[in-house]
Amino acid sequence: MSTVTPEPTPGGLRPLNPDEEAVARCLNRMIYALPRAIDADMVREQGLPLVEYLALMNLSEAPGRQLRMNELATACEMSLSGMSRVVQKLERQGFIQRVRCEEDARGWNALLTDAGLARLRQAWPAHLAAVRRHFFDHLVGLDMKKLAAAMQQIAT
Amino acid sequence: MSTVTPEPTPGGLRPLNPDEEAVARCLNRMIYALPRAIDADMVREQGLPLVEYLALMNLSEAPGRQLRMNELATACEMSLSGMSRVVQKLERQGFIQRVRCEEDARGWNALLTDAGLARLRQAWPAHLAAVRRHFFDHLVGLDMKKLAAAMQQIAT
DNA sequence: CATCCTTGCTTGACGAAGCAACTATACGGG
DNA sequence: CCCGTATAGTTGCTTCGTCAAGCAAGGATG
Repeated sequence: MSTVTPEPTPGGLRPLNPDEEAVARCLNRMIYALPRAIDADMVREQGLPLVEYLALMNLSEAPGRQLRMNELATACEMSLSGMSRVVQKLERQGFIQRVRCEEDARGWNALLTDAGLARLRQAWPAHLAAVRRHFFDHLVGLDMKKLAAAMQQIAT
Repeated sequence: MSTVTPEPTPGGLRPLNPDEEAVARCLNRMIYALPRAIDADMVREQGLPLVEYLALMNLSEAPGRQLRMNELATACEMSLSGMSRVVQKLERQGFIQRVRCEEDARGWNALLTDAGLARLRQAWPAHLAAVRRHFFDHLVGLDMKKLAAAMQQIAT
């Protein structure tokens, strides 16, 4: 942006200071590189894409091991239609079962099967390793408490 | 992951401590939400997808405002084929011109046109605002220098 | 209880991005 | 100088994810 920065800042937008600037540059790269790297590791080592892993994970933590499609989609940061397709795929593999929602017959619950839980347990170390390798291992010297607070905000 | 964590940790993999755990949870969400949010803002406010913005930005910083396809793809964290199509699109809009590489006739340089530079200048406040809104505004209390160092590592 | 609107989810169509196959050029060894 | 191999980029095909339309069920209003 150096060829652009000299422009007068429009709209009263405070420009980034040098440190923020450096962070922003990395952010641009990280935004694309990180999800791909973690997903690629999961696929290579476990044949389980990251979205599918996250779906299983979220279900495993839900009461009764089940969630409405809606909630699952939100938890996985996905559109409802996208999640619908992911669940179809996981159902075909036997990791999820779809059951009608009792309180509202329009709704469906995605229910984690025993096979799905087993799959999650099998895949979990690979995910942990990938997240360590691509993320935590580089965070030396950072205050984890503050970082956790900041990231909680970002993810909202 | 609470239903899974009690499992014995395989492969001598150190589990995450509670703070790391919290960070990891947010990371999972952030990985998907952040790029989509920033891209959506750019498209809404400027009609310019984030990848295209980054392509223009990287070119603007390159010597002679040009880069080999290869280098541009790497800079944007994209595959060569993907970048090929992005450049085609930007060329059709007149923001980029493709010129044969002088040292190597197999190669092509993507050259940022004056129109492209103008487009970049027009779009960058939106990008800055989006990055602020979705990222920096939540980073209160974090050491930017340390964060920059950490993120530089991650992006490698 | 008939009608109308809303809501939850699925499906069709489409765009974006990757891989693999292809084309064109470069370069090294006979 | 010619051939085989390596490299730069593009294109065909597939996959994935979104939006918009459709369908089925709930809920309100007369």
